[in-house]
Amino acid sequence: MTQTRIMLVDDQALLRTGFRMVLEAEDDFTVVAEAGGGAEAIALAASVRPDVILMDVRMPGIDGIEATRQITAARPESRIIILTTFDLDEYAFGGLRAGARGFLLKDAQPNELTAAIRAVASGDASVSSRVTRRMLELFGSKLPAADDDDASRLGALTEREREVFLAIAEGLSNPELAERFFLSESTVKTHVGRILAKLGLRDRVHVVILAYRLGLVGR
Amino acid sequence: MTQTRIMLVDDQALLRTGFRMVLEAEDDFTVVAEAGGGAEAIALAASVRPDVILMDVRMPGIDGIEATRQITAARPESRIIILTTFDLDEYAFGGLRAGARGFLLKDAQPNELTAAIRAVASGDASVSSRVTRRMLELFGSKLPAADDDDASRLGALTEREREVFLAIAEGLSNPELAERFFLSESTVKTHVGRILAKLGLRDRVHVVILAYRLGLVGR
DNA sequence: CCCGGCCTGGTACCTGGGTACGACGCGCTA
DNA sequence: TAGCGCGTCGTACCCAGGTACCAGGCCGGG
Repeated sequence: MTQTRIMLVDDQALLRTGFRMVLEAEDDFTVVAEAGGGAEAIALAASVRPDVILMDVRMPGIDGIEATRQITAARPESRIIILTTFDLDEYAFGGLRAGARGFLLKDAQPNELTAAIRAVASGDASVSSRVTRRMLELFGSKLPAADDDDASRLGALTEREREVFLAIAEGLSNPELAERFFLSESTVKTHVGRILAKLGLRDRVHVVILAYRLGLVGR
Repeated sequence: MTQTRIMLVDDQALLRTGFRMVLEAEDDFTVVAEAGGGAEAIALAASVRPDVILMDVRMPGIDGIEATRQITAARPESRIIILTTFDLDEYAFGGLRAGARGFLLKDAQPNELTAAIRAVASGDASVSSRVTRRMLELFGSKLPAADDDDASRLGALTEREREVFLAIAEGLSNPELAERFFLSESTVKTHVGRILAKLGLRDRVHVVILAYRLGLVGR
């Protein structure tokens, strides 16, 4: 059986090498390219023609969604798996709409990862079960009243970040956040930036949308 | 019976004169001051000491909420009625929290207006019935499934603005709005600005919140 | 004991978004 | 015919917000 040629796309080199190590441990996988940004990914996809692309959502410049759109348009043979830290965000769903075949969390177990890659490589689609569950909850007819440990779904966030997240969802500006939490605006910006990065969101507007969609605010 | 001394606060001079004409037609009302901004309002409230203040929410500089807060703090004898174009926004509720005694829509009938002023002048509170209804819907235990002409609640907005409003609530940026509606970014900005002004909202973040609160988006 | 995560803060920079104008064409109505 | 509302577009300005990068303090675990 021939090897599955994989490309990694993520702006964090560290994460790429982590994934590379996991993947290279499998003898039917070979990592043929790494890209640190969307533009690079598009170029490499065209030249090295990988079978499977693991695509981060959030990157400087061209983001993972747009890159997915362009790559699938130009070369549908490359199966793309969207990677995200969080299990639900607009970008990610946009990614599926953009032609991605899979959807995985970055904290997935190695066997989940390899299974997903083999699945999409063989033509199937693979979506993280947690995501599937979320999708059903969100787009199904009835969403069960959010249990109050629902905030724990924001597992990627630290305690402080969770607080800030919720406050952003209330519509507070950065100065207002600083006032509420007795922080400098610098610190607030640091928190906000980290929240956006971890959840793969573009700006505070999307934070609000996510919070409402998850039922974390507004009754 | 002595006259009720009224101050008008709104950045639109036209609207002020309109209200003034309505109010002066009542022989127990007299308009003793007009202010075009929050700072002016605070100063005038202290010097002319009106009985009732009709306060617009959205103004350049110090907004109506902050002005309300400061005036009620300094001089609780002045009863403040919040005026808004729309029947529900964060600022308005903030106004009630800030110490306002009434809440009225700018398109209220003259008799509603005069009744509200007499009510607050005599010590009662007066809240527009539409607002009351909204509050009950929003903060009551159960909100009736939004009837699909619910968007019509955005009566102040034109058709185009309504479309843009909903798209903003989806999280679209200005360039994205321009693309979706085949408009220039300039036009988009014009629409967005008008929407914010009409609804008395600060920025697009609050648009999203309002839309979700009203159940206009995201099921 | 040191290391790493977390929270905090700062500086510098740049872009998106919001504001304030003014302008033009269209269609409707007084 | 003269408005007026609406939608469109432009230019110019300013600031909030987001990004990048660095750094110190605290705490808990290896």
